[in-house]
Amino acid sequence: MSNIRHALTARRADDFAAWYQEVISAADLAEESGVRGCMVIKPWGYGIWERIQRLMDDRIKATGHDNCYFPIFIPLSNFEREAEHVEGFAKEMAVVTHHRLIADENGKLIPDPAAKLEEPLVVRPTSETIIGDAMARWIQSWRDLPLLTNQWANVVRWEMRTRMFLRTSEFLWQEGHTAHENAADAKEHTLRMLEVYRACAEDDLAMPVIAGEKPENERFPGAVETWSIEAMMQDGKALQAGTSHYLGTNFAQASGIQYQNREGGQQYCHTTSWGTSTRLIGGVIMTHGDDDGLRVPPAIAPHQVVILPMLRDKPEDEALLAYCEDLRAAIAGTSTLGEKTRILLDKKPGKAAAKRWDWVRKGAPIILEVGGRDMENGTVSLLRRDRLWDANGKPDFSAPAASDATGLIPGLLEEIQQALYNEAAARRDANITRGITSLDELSAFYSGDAKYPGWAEVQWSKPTGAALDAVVEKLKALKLTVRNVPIGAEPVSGTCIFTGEPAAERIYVARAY
RNA sequence: CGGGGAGUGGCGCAGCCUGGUAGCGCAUCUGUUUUGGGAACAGAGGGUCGCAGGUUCGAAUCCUGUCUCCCCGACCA
Repeated sequence: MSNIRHALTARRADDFAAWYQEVISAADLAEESGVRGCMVIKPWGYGIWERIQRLMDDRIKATGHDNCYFPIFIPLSNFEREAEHVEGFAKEMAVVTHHRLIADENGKLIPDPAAKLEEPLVVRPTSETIIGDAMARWIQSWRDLPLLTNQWANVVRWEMRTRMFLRTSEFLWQEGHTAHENAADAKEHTLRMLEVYRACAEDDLAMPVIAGEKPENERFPGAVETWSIEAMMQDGKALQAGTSHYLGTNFAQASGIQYQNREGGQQYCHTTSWGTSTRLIGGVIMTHGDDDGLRVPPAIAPHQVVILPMLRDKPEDEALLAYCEDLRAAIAGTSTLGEKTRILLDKKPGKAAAKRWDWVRKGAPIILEVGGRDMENGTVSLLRRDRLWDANGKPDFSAPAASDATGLIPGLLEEIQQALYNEAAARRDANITRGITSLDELSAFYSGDAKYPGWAEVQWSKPTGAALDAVVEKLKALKLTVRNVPIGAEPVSGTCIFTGEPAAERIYVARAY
């Protein structure tokens, strides 16, 4: 057990933050860019993002949305229209003020004072206001509703503290924006998209989540309701992995999104917005990574199977490569999880045993090593990334017949997908504590030595305003936040652990990213 | 943005206190021997020490400023 020679030097149990950093560099996901809070996403990391994009986009289209693209620059006055929205984002805006550079007396380039913009442009932190403008133009009648749009874009939020994938100044995301006739339709849609996120997280990323409503203090600036999916990371912290907002008529009023109803009257639309981002990759790392690097769920793995021929720089390599190419073609013809199986024959020179560890760190779900003896025996040496080690601390190879590989691989990949989900779900369930009935108990629970205290499910009276602020302060002292009010929880009885009043609902509290 | 730490070949680090123009391990390249499991030996290449000023005959080393990263806080997807 302890004599396993792991592929990483950092250990999750010793230093989770250092481990997270090491996975990102060792798995070749991304690197620093030299620009504060911005990262270079490398091919393997971007390939994972493209997989997530594809699967999420399919789900968004399947629920009736069309993709659009809106400008990255938003006129300041346009952005200003919704008061709460401005207040929420003003502190983290990048602003464009000039459109030309000029050399100063020292030859240094500076913004040309003569080229100052009449009105500054803000770099979008989110696009409610500019899309609201378009909606106001596009919508005339109740027959135009619902209007269901989505865009894939980059956004910028000038964060004080950044972390690769989890919180970067620039990040990639999709933001859906919809307009509806009334509150009921819009609220229903808000929940429909939350369910899309739940399904994508659990079925595609193999990342179990809890879907629920955010408390008042955690709402998106300008929203009436904010819902989220929350995932538990291996250090017990919560990660908000997607949000869906019912915006009421706040943005409709700010942007003039009105329609003529069936009775001929003018009426404001009820709008929604919802988003998921490259943060999901951070979630995948902290859900599925282990002390040997990343483990990519097959559904989002750019390569699900990697073949490593054991080349020897000798003439017989040619026959081996031909054997591997046949194997590759045969497996490429199969289907996994409803798509063509994605397989790579890695012909890069080098010893297979050394290359193996690169792919282990990257987290390819299945590695097939093929040497001369396999060729003779008609077998392949198969390594599952989700179960790397045998009881003796050696890589746990199996040796199925090559002729069976096409029949075997798709099922194996689907099994790995499920196994990763099951492992994460079991860990989450084991780390949710129920039955805490007082603030003292909660305090004791989170002040103990337990390294991974996980989440607590408690009940509260759903305080608002100043009473909620008081609760938030108490939680803050324990570094805790209310994550959400889970959908479909059992009814409550008894009293609120914060106020002593009759309980109204269950909430999850946790430390969070 | 406050407190702390750090930036030296691709990666991880030493050198800095007590200035004298760089060193180790891994990786890379070449050769030889190996080879069914993260090869060994020999040789070689690669760094104006984050950047900009300053002190000095001389700066990785001392001083000032600045940028970036990490950890803790406040803020947030």
